[in-house]
Amino acid sequence: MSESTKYNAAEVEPRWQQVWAEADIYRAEDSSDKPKFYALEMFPYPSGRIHMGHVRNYAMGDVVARYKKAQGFEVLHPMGWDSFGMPAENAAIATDGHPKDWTYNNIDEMRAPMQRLGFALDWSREFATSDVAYYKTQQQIFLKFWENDLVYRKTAKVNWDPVDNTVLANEQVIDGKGWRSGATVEQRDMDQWFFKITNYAEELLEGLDGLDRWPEKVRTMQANWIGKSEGLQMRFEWAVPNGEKRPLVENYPLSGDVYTNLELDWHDDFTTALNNHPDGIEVFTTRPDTLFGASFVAISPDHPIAKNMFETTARVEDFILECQKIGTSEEAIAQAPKLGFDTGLLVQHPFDESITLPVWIANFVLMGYGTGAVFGCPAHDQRDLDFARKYGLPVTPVVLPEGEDAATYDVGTEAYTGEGKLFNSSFLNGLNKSKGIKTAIHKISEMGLGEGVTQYRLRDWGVSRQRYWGCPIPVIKCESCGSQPVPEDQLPVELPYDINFDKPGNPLDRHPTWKTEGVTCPKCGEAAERETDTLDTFADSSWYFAAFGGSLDQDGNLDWEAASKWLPVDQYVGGVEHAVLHLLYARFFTRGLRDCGLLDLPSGEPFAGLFTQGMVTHAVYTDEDGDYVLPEDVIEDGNQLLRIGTKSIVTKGDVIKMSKSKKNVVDPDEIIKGYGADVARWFVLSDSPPERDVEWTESGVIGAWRFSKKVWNVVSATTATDGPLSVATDAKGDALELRKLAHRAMENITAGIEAFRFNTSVAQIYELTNALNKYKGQDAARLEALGILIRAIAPFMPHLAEECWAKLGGEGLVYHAPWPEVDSKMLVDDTITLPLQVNGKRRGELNIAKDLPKDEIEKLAMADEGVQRAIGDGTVRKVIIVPGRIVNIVAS
RNA sequence: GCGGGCGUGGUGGAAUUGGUAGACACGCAAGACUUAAAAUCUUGUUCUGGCAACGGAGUGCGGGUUCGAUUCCCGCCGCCCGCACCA
Repeated sequence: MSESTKYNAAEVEPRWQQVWAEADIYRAEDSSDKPKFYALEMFPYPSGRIHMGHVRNYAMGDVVARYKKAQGFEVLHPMGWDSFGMPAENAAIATDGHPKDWTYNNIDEMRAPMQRLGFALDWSREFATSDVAYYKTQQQIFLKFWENDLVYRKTAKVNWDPVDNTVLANEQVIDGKGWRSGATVEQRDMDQWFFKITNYAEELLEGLDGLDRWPEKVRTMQANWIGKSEGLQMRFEWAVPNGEKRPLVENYPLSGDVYTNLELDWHDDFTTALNNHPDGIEVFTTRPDTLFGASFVAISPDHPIAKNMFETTARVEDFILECQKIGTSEEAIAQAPKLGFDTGLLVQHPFDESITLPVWIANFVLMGYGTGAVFGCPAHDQRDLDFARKYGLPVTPVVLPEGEDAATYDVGTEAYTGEGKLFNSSFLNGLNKSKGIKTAIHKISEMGLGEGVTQYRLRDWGVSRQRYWGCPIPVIKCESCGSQPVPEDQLPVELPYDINFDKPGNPLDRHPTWKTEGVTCPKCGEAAERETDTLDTFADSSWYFAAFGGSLDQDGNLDWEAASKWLPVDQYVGGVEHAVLHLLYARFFTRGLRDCGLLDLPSGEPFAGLFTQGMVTHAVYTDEDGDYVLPEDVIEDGNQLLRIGTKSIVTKGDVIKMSKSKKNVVDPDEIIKGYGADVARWFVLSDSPPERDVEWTESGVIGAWRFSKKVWNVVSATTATDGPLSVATDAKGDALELRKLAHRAMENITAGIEAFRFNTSVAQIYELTNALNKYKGQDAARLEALGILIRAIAPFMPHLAEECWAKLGGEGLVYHAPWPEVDSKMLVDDTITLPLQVNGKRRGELNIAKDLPKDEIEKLAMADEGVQRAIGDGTVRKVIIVPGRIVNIVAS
């Protein structure tokens, strides 16, 4: 083969990319008559480099986008940048630069390699979330949400880093210390803005049922996150004292210390509690059936009653401070030993006047869930049991498991939470769990002490961040009028460029003029201050898909009608790490936008189909000094690995997600240079199922590269010239076999793409290519099969497909070519191979006519040599013939 | 602790209404071409006995249902992921 006919990706790929760009073929038309298809991948953060994870993510979306285009859909497949966030600020601090310059330089650096990958993207709709036009629109949305009662302000606990002077997200707190400063993080109450996502708790939960093209896993995670539970909210009224002090539990361990001789002024505490909370203590429970097993009431250290006592009683203060020392990480809290403090207060049991229950402050009760107070039923709740055993509180079983005797039944160290008959429970005796719950709720309601309620674990979304590089919250704070929305005509509230990071904290807060100069209260006109907090960047990614649909321009114009037309996204592709936060926030946002009248999207669902792809992994290499070595710096020398340069022996370690810190990364741009974009794309889709991780290996890439050459060679070896849309209707013999194979392969390729099982489509493409490689004829059947092959490959390797299409004399671009139609007549064979089993083991096979009658089949089967040998002296008991499938002979 | 998922050759993985287990690829081995290498092509490759013909075993382990189970049911074991004192 001469040089000129070799496939040269480095020359071919840029050439076609230019053709595509000049013809503007990826522009999506809002007004098209065709059915719409919106394909979207989670947009990237502009870190400065694209990595293999991006390649895999966008390659998957691109397969779907191109496939749907070939099927006649008007496809929207856009790209943009999730460009606000902390890394830009950190980089600015580290390099003495500016977050904005850093961000936009990175975007420019990433766009080019992304375009070299040849994705079918409509770049005309590109934007970055840090564009003024984008965050101006986001400020409008914030104000709309405010108008519609979806935004509010309240004081809430936050993680405060006292060195960096900023709030940290939970993920940024590592072992109770700030991830950057290393300082011990404090819990601090701060004024924060919140989005009322809890308004939609029920709708967000119910909506999950309709998302049948979402992974089960993600739906379950969201359902758990929303955490609906039904139960009873009721109050325990104070047990009025008779002037006598109740004996307190005197000796109890508190982090190793033993406190004795408590000197609580019980009476003062009681008076305070009674005055501030005259009705008693509200609790929430899902097990009101176990009320007769209650032996105490526990309140959170953050409960208002505990806080009152914190003010008045030194011992309570000690205790609460002790609780706070445990740390803030969820895991630390979950594993912390149970701590309790007996307040001396008493409440009345609702069903039995003679019973009073002590009120404890307990560290395992969370203020953020329910009412921040519970009743403890040790026999039937593990936490309550641990607590009761530690502090010597009574344990009264009230649910009798089947087979146990009421007289002798006792829980040991394991609380019983299962089904059973109620006992020791007065009017509830004999009822089962659900009946008992209903009856107890009914009774409490009758008594006016409470009612059945539904609780959610989901909390409102705190969105205030003390950060510069984010969307400014469009609010003016006035001393006399409070927080006021920035008037519409004053938007955008633009970020000032002249800031500095020489001190920790938020540069907006100490900017010489931005906060106050010319800022007046929109209501009273007096001098006022800007809100200096910016919005959580998760807000940015909660509606960007609508901005693509509505073609947001640089003046901030957004066509909400067009956005409504494109939504929902038909196929969304991204990492499973966003299963809860991003994907839940976006579902909230679209509902908010709908209810504010901006989006016409009755379901409120932004993503009709979701696919969560696996990661790209690579082995980690370490040299003799224990330093990580880049894969490209490792060479094979005999049976050992060496580091280029130092010749240090290299050890191959675990195969894990590519990460810069472990240096187990391969730069996509280097692969594009060495093998071409098509090869990179093909490889990340070829071997592993899309939802699983794929290991990047040199040999795998070379395999993909060989395959691309093979396709080109098959095309180059073709001299027939009728074009790739040929149909060989009168093919016979080998030609007919090739046709059948091509159509069967096509059937499976389509099914693979539809089911997001690209690896199986790839296998079918291999098979078809191998068959074509062997096929010697230069006829219509060859051309037909080639036409099918090239169009099937086009979504995966578009450059190679375009080049082959042109070489075969295809009209126009393969991008515009229709998806191959499968001729169903080609899928059925006249003769079939029928496996023969004896007692379920394969003993032979039969080549017979497809519609041979059963009795004929049985005769032939019984005559088979292998079958006879297997039966031997045995007697045939039964012959099972499944037409077209199998024959099984039962013999003994 | 709760929830979800997964266990198939040397490796990645096929076999989605219970019907030939191992498609396709990687790797490996042998051969062809070549002075040689690379590239390419051909053949073989679950384990095991056998020169072969032909057998035996086999989808994490143990049971069950069935003419027939990777697939369905029960009980274990192991790994991964998510949530985690949510009352």
